[in-house]
Amino acid sequence: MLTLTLSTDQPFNLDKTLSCGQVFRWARNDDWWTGVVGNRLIRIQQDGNRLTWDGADESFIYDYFALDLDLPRVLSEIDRDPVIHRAIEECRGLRIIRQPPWECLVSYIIATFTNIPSIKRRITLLCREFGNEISSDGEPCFSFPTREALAGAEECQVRACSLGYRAPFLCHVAQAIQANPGWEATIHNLPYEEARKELMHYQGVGRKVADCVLLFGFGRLEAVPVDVWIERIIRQHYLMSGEKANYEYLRRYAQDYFGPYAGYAQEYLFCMRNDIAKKE
DNA sequence: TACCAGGTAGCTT
DNA sequence: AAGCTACATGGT
Repeated sequence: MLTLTLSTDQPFNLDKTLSCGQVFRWARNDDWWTGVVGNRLIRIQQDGNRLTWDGADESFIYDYFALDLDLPRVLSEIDRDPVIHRAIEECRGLRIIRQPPWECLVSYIIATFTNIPSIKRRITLLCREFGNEISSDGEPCFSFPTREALAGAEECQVRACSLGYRAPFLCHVAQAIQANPGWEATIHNLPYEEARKELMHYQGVGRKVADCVLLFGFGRLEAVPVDVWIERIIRQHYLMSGEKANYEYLRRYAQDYFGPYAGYAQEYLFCMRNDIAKKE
């Protein structure tokens, strides 16, 4: 068991960070969160400013949860109106996790046109089918499928993980990535707009998934994924009623309005969606 | 039963 | 370029 004492001027809220919907492989039992990242099975708990965990070394935890990021500065940058201000007050300490790009890409392709409980269920099925077992005590746990495992999978077997029409997309993406091992470096080295276009060449990756992968997998904190909730929030709280706005308009609006850390504003607003977005 | 969910691909205008 | 629509599945 390892521990880490968080500095008091760098807020971190483990519960908000793991429950806000950015990651899909963590579950909470009592005070402990259990999750799988890469080949690591991690158990972690927060008690005030003390973090206790096992399954990973300190440098991994520090980087995964972006504890090196100056969060107060980020939050003061995006704190531009009462709506986002309330989200900041409510969710302070939520940090955008640095997800492994491959896992992030596959996860957010699976996350299209569905709901969060279904996403979690489907990813669990996919890992059980194509991942490696990494623990036998208690209930079995499986690592995320590698590119090779998924590239070699039969489409019907992928489809059997309740993935529906997404199955061929996943097979296609796995094969394309396997054939292009340098994809991560390519994306890393491209400016935002071009990186986005590059990602959108993959089947199943449109504007929204590309923005999710850039934000959650490549640390592009200016990326603003616009899902149905963020669209409602922007329309209801930031635009004139009836103002014409497609995806690109909404995304650019948020980026211009919130600035270089607009992705953080997006995630704080998403976390508050049930309180500030009225359906209809 | 009908509607909705962290949208995308492919087609039409 | 911008606007439609089918799409698999499960939850409410």
